[in-house]
Amino acid sequence: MNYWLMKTESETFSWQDLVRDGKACWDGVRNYQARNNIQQMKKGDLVFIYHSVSDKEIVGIAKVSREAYPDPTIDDERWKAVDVVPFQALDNPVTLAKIKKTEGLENIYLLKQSRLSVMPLKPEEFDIILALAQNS
DNA sequence: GCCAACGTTGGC
DNA sequence: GCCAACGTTGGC
Repeated sequence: MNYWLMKTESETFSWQDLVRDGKACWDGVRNYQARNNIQQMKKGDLVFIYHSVSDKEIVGIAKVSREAYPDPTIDDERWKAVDVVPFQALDNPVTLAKIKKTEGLENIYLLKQSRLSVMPLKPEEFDIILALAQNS
């Protein structure tokens, strides 16, 4: 089991949209590093969904339901998409400010490489964020 | 192969 | 709205 974090602007596509639709094709990724991460996703992997720019918080957990396949929005084999389904909403969204202040999260890509849109999380990082979502 | 110019992302 | 960081493009 691997853990991931994916970013989206809620004005474009939000966690609420994912819940409403019951499923989403995560397409449109045009960055090689993000693409490489997408290709390593396995069915059943859990993915934090982060709303960038306006909300700046992690709002839910999705689950990979279909592994990488050619991005249907472009006629170019280089780019891949995955399908995800909603898994669990967070009781308390975990804000970027909170993440920055939390011990054990100082090295996550969200802080280190703020423009990467699909990133891996270590299991311990996933656990820390999950605990924040349940306690704070 | 280098690097300047440009476009985009995303935090502030 | 601004701007730093970063990725991509294209001329040389």
